[in-house]
Amino acid sequence: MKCECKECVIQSLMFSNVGVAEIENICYIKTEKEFKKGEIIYNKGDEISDFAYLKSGLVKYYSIFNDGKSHILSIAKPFDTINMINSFNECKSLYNLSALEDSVICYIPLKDIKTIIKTNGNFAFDFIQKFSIVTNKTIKQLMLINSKNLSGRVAFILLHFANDIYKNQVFDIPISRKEIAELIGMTTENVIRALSEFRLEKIIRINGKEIEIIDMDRLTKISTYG
Amino acid sequence: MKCECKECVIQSLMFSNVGVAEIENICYIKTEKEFKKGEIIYNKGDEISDFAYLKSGLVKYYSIFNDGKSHILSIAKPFDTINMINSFNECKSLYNLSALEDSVICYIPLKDIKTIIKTNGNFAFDFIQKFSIVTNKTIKQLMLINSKNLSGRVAFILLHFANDIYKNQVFDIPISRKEIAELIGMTTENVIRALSEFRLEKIIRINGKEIEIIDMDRLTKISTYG
DNA sequence: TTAATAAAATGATATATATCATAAACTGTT
DNA sequence: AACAGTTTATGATATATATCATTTTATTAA
Repeated sequence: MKCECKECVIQSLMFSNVGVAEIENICYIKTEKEFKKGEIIYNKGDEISDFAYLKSGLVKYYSIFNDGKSHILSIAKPFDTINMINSFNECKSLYNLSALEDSVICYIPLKDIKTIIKTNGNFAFDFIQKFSIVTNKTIKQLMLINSKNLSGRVAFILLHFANDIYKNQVFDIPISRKEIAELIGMTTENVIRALSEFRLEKIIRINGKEIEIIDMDRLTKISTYG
Repeated sequence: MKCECKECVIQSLMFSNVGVAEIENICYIKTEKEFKKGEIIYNKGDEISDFAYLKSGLVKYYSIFNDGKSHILSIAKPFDTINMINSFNECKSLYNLSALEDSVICYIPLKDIKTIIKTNGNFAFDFIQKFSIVTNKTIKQLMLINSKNLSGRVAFILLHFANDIYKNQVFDIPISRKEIAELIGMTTENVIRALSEFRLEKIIRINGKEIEIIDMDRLTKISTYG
C-alpha cells in the first residue's frame, strides 16, 4: 500500500524534512481504521502505541470529572493529529475520544515516529512547531470561551463550526445541544435558549441539525463582546 | 561563567542526552536577568529570542481579552520553563508575563536550542516530552477549574499554592485577592467571601497575605467535589 | 407503522454569582 | 505622623445561569 493522501500531515507538514526513503517506509507501515459515528476511539487511560491523525470525519476529546459531567475539550477535524498531546507523556490517553461523524483514522506506530525524531533533527523541529501550534490553539480557545457569557459562548462555537471546521455559513451541526453545552460549560437548556434567541433575532436559521448563519456580523459581535 | 544551578532544567532534565561539549557551551552562553516584583517580563506580542527558565521567584502568564479584564492562565515556579509554549510558534509571546515575586530568569538564545534540537535527536525527544508534560498540566488545570463552583475553585487554588508551589501548609500568598479572581474566573468580592467562609469554618487561618491550611481534608473535599 | 426513547424547546422558579455601595485595614509617600 | 491610594472585607441588591417541569419534535427499535 502506498500513501496517496494529498493533505496528509506526515507528507505535507511534518515530513518536509524527512528523506524520501523514510517517507516511503512510513507510507508502507501505516494502517487505517474506520469508526462509526458514536464509536469510542480511545478511553481515558488507554495505552497509546500509535501516532494517529484524522483522515476524515470529526472526533471529540472529552473528560468526565468529579461532577459526573462530561466536559468536551475540543473537536478534531480532518488532518488534525489525534492525541499528539499525550503521545509523549506516559503514552496513556488523557482524554476520552469518540467519533462525532463516521471517521477514518490513520495510524503510524509511535515507535517509528520516535525513531525519526531521534534520528532526524529537522523533522523533530517541525514536529515541535506543529505541536506548539495545536496546543496553543487549544489553550487559547479554552481561555477565550471562559471569558464570555452564555450568548458569547454559543456564538463563538457556531462561528467555530462555520469558519474553522466546515468553512461554510450553512452546516449540519455534528453535535447535540447537550454536547454544545459540554463544550462551552453551560446547561443544555440555556444553549437551546441562546440558539432560539439568535433564531428569533434572525441571526441564524435553524432546521434541526442544519444551521445557517444569516447575520455573520452580529454573530461575530456577540461572540467578540459577549 | 560556569553554570552551577543544580536543578537547572537544561542540565538535569533536558540535557541528559546532550554531549558534554554542548553543555559546557550552553553554560557559557547563558545570561541571567533579575526582575523586581511587579515588573513585566514579556508583553503579549513581544519577540521571543531566548529560551528562558525561572531560576527563582514566581511569574504569572496572563491575557487581556475584549472584556477588558485580565485572565491569568497559570503561574510558573522555580525551574519551570518560561514561554516554552510559544517559543516554537511565531516566536512572539502569546501572553503577558510579569513577576509576582522578585525573580531571576536564565536565558539561552533560542537559536542555540534550535540548533541542538536539529542536531541531537535524543535532546529533541526529551524536549518534546517535557513540553508535553507542561502543556498537558496547563490544559488539565484549566478544564478542572472550569468544572468547579466558587468554593471549589478557591479551595483548588489554595491547594495549588500549598501542595505544588510552596509545599507547605503555611505560606504567604503571592497574589492579591483580585489576582486569585483573575486566575479562577470569579469576582474579587466572591473570592474574598469564599476565603472568609473558609476562615469562619476553621478550614484556613488568614492573616493578611499569610494563609495556613488547618483542615486539609475538608479543603481537599471542597476542591474535589465543589 | 407504531410504540418507545431521546432530543429539542419553552416556561416558572431557584440559586449562584456579579454588581454596587460602603467601611475598615493596610501600604507607601511625604 | 498624616495623607492618599489601594486592598480587603461585608452587606444589599441585581442579574445570569441552573434547575425542575412540561410539551413538542425527532430518532430508533420492534
